[in-house]
Amino acid sequence: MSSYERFYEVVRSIPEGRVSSYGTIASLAGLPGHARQVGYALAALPDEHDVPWHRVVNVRGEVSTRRGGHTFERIQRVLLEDEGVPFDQRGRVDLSSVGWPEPPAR
DNA sequence: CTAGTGACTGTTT
DNA sequence: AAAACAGCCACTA
Repeated sequence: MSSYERFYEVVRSIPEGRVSSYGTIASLAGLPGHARQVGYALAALPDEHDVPWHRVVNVRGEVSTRRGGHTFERIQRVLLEDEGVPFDQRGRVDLSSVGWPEPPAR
């Protein structure tokens, strides 16, 4: 089983209406310190999948910026808001209330 | 094999 | 609080 598959498994276990961070995903997958690889894995998602990638944000509660454009960022925000995840005025989610599995200490 | 790259993060300015 | 720095590590050319 590839490390990508392990990341995808963890992301699939994020409940609706909750979000997690890249670093958290890596740790839960048994690969602490591989946060960047989680982002890399999500960027390489195949066309057909059942991975709720939009529930993964960075540790600050922000939607991570892609190099290309802002298209996916807007989509991700809409998907989360549709699930009831609130964004503050700065465009960030409150990990202490919707973070999963636990609010990261910060 | 080396070098460049990136959906990251913790520490230090 | 925000930005710069510095580790991080798999993937690609």
